Amino acid sequence: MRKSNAVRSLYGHVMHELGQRIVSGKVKPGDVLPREETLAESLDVSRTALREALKVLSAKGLIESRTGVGARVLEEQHWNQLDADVLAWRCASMPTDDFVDKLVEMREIIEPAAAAAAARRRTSAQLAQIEQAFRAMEAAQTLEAWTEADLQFHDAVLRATCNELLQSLFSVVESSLGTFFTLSARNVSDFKYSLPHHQKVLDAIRRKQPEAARKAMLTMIADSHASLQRDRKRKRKKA
Amino acid sequence: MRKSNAVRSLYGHVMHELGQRIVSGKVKPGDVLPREETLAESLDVSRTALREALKVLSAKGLIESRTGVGARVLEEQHWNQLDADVLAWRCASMPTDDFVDKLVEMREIIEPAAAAAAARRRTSAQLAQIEQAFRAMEAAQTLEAWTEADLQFHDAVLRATCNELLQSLFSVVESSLGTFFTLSARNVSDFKYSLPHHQKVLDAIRRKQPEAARKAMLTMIADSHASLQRDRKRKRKKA
DNA sequence: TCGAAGCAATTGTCATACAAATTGACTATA
DNA sequence: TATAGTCAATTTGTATGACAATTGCTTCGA
Repeated sequence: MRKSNAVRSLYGHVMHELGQRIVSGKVKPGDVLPREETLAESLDVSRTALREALKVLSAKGLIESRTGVGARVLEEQHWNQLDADVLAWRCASMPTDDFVDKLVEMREIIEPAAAAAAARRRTSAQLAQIEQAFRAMEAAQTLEAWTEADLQFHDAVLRATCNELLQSLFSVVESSLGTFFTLSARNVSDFKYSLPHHQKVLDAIRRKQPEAARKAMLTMIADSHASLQRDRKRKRKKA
Repeated sequence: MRKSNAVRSLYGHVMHELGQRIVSGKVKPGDVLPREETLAESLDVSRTALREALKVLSAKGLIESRTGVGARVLEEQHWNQLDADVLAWRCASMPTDDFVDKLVEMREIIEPAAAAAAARRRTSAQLAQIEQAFRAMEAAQTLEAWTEADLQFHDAVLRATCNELLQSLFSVVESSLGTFFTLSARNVSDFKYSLPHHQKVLDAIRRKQPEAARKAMLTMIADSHASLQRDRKRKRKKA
């Protein structure tokens, strides 16, 4: 969905590497990173590139650099938890039940309210975008096409709220759905059972019925959460 | 509340300056910034410092640098709207009614849900922190002491949810309350009328009554929103 | 008219040097 | 001995200059 800035640039690779080390817990809050010259050498980049990576990590609240002391890893409470990179790193390294539950809680707070707001304020163009995403979900033949369309559906709903602050929370939905798909490795038909839920949300937004939209969205999320928890029990039985 | 990293460092000043230019609309999405060498000279810093500022702005989604082309200002939809700096810049440059309403909408979504979650899961230590903030509000003699205590109250509630993703939304509350205080220039006693509201939230969380906590928090926010709108009308009459 | 090669402009990366801040040890002094 | 002050070592902060890599435009040729 989004262009990962770590794909191309050198500094991006460094940021990604260090970010993952921190978020995954390889280096813990309170730890001090090696001095820049050493770290740059061990990562095989110049000090310039390393410093740009450190600056961005500092902006994300993961570290704090102080002259004469070094770069210290900050406590988790300072982390920019809603940052798309930080979320992605957490999902990649620790999709524990606990964290997934927190993601779901966020969705249960955000998305029903967003659906209600969308039902109130959506323009016809915004409605069209939601409908387009829905049709793409109907037509999806592969799991990839489905996830893509699913994300577009939820993004379109957030955009239809006409509140860009709400829209910025899309990163949470993205991470949540992403881990959901990886945790429960199934095929397309298994997912299409949620089409009726999406249909209800779409209809309510089309008819401008806020409360119906809120309810439908909440049901959808609760439902997918429940199915995820069933999967957990199944896995535990196996183990 | 938070240490502004722009106070000390040189690169911080540059980031702040450029960030404000973008968010305030001095340079618009689609515009291309002057080349780094020129821009560095006009800001009276080295290219090194400028580049570190640009990297951070890029991480906040405000610009995108491309080799051979330059740094282009991105559309608002790409901005990291929940980033504390971006919020602060928006509040500083355009506390329009429209934007304040969006902030309030966010609070109405986040905080009642957070209060409910806190009522369910708070530890006794977390409850103590909320109580401490409440007592500080009672004892506040100056407007500064009041705002400080008020922020601590809402922060403590978010922390008591035991969901660090929710806690990261504190920047929204901070910005919202901040603009609220600047828009309605009053004295302490004018604010203390909201003490009973806070009391109700505190009591509900203490007694572990989620729905009561949700309701009390929603009432509090709606109430302060209403008083803000009264102020608006008054101002328009004057003008 | 169209395509390819070359050219100019700009960011990306590197290396080096020095300034500024912090820490801790050492020393002088009461 | 205790204490304040000074100094030196360490590390990040900033500046400078150089070159590589990429992009967009121009120009030349078929």
